[in-house]
Amino acid sequence: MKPYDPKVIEAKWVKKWREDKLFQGTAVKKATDKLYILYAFAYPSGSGLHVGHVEPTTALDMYARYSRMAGKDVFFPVGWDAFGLPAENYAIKTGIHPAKTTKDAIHAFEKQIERVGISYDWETEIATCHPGYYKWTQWIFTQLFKAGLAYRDKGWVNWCPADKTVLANEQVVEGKCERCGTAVIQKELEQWKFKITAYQDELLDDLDQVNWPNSTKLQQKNWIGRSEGAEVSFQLSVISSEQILKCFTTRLDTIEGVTFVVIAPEKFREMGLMDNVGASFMTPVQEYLDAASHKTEEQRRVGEKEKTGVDTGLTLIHPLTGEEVPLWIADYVLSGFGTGVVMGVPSLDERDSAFAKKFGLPIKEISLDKTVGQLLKEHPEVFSKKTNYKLRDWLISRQRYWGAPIPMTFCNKCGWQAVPDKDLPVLLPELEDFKPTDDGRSPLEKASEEWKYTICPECGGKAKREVDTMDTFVDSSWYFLRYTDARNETEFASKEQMKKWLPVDTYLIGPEHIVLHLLYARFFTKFLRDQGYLDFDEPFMKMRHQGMILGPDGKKMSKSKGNVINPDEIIEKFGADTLRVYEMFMGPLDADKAWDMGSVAGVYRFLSRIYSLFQTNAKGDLGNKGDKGLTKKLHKTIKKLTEDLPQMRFNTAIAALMELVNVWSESSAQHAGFTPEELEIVAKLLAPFAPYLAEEMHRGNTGDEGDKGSIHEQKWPEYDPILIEDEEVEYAVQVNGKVKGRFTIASSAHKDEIQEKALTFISGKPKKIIVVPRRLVNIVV
RNA sequence: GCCGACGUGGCGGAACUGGCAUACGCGCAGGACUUAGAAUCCUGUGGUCGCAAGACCUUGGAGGUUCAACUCCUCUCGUCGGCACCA
Repeated sequence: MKPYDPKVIEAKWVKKWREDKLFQGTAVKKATDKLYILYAFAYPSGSGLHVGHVEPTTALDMYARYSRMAGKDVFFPVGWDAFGLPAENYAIKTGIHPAKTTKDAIHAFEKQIERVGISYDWETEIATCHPGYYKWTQWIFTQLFKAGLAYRDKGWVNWCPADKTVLANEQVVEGKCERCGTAVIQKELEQWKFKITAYQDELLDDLDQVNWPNSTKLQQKNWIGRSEGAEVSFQLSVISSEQILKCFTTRLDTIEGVTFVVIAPEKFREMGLMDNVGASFMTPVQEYLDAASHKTEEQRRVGEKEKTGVDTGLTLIHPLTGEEVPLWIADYVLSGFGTGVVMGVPSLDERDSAFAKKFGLPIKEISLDKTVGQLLKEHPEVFSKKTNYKLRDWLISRQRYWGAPIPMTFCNKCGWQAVPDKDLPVLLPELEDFKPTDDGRSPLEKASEEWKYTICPECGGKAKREVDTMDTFVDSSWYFLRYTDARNETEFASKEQMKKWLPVDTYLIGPEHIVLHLLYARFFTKFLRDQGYLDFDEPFMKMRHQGMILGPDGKKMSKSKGNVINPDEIIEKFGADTLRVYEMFMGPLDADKAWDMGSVAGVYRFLSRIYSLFQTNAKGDLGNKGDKGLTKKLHKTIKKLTEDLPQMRFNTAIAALMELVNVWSESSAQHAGFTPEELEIVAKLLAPFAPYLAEEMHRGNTGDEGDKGSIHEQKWPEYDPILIEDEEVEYAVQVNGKVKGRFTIASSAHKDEIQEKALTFISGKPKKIIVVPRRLVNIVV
């Protein structure tokens, strides 16, 4: 008998599968019963495959392998979100071109993933840094520009002094750069933005169409932040001014209680209200405005404990009562949200109350006797219905090297022009110095004159290229479309190919992508649909999230904590099958789980036992005798796996397999076992989980001649519904809900018989008897 | 502050639609094999009391609904995640 040696077994089959191109070239195949399975676009980091990658990819691989065996046409592609800052930072530090480090990293990942036994279709592999890919990223940009959804906008933007790049508000985490952690400061720049807000209602409403976790939908909803309310017009009481301040409120019914109005510093400046400020207020107001303009969002947040503000000395006319209410400036009001003006109702709002108390503003108690509807109807000249959104347009310009160049040119005569389709892609020029310019402009500013200057497509004159590149979120907002037709040179993907596979049926992404990536990909889908390229509204029909794999200490894995588990080492020691089964056995897919080396060894033991039982059984030492009890367990296991696998409940499926092996082991000790046909079923059941071992069991002993083909191309077994029927059932007998005993009875037994038998456990007369078929009898006395 | 999750043995977890709580694995204890160890196999393993038969308790805590609650309801404590002067 051969010992279980995963190294030998796995090396043999990984080579065979590669030679046979198992599961390759699936995109062009017929898709009669299609299933598009997708794992989140991965960044090819230099540190290689992480156990945290193994979990979700293995989960989808098990699902894919099962689905193929169950007769589905499975499309399971892979690719790389290859542009990005880490490679660029590394290049700045070492001078090694990001294209090289990225390519090396991708090769390393490819090898590791193949070794884990992930059944990706590599023939549609893509990388966003490949010109054949970013040509279409640029093309989509030009389409958005032509549709008026890509536009220039000047304004205050988040500026990371370390990365020398602009960050979207949504990419600033706690006032710090999402990627490097440096405190973000404010800077004014001209940028390209995508008008995602054009789709805000649809992005909200279409969430009803998809099968996503509710908490994910809710987070998308909250991010878009639609709130129905009203706009209130306040007029400056200075006679010489016609200025109207509009403020948004969701509580128009509290209007009577307004005793002051607060305006954002930027808004105050923008409206030129300084001209109306009285002499005695000039100095403090000017000082406050100056201080506010130097504050970053981070500093404004720190000011949370103590609200600041300044009286402008100006008053506004209350639209309902005609009273004069003071206008204050405070930086807790943000100009980017709503109208940048807030009405203060200190009697009802806690924050307003705190502000009023601090600055001695009046507080007016009110009764809410008019509804919003009535107010809107009675005073249409000052109140109007308004819907406000939290969502802002998507700022995509980046002052970076390692990204797709924005395909735009600027001509003094014709302004901004999109690069014509025939001139795409605008190739990213080779540079030796990847740093931004000293004054913070894009690295591409340092490209050759030939690259930087071109001909204006409109007038034929001299035009300068845009030197900014695109946010990498742009690259990853359409990659799932490209997979269907990854080598197409004339379209981003043909309509036939997209119709065949899209939308994505099952998408697995980490919880970190719940808001931004999903929102952007959904926006692109809706835009391309409106341009006539797609015929569906939502890109990802069903979605699940994987949990985090924590270190053995229960904490997030990190180099500094020294709790990082390297998948290569696990494979070296126990094999890929053990790694796969262990990671799926740890717990439910969406939960965070801590690594446990002891349990890894337990899984290895489990697979070893299978291999040794298999060999004993296959040799015929058990006389190829069937075992009725074992057959029953086998069919029950088929049923359990057939239910668990489509739901991606791998931990309970593996537990069921372990139970089967325990029964098999007992049977083997009695010199009984599976018939050859049943043995083949066991290999099939094992195939999605431990693909190498299953293949070895299926065709390990056959030479090239008479090869039965791969286990992974076999049909998933069906259970016999009659075989799984038990002839006898055990009932628990409860008295007043507490278990007092149990009995066994024929499963065909009548209710009366069951009751009668249960009653022997008590003396006296019961008040009530409840019989739960096949489970228990509860006697109430 | 707001929103969303989640609390089950020593540990990871199971329990489907309200129906025997603790499946499966780890760990631990004892045993077999062995010169010894490793490996493997077998047995036991929620807690308390008890020689035992058994009794009582147990899903963060307190109540409630129900013949029956890990599951539903109310309150409460704790942990994690997301968002935030969002009007």
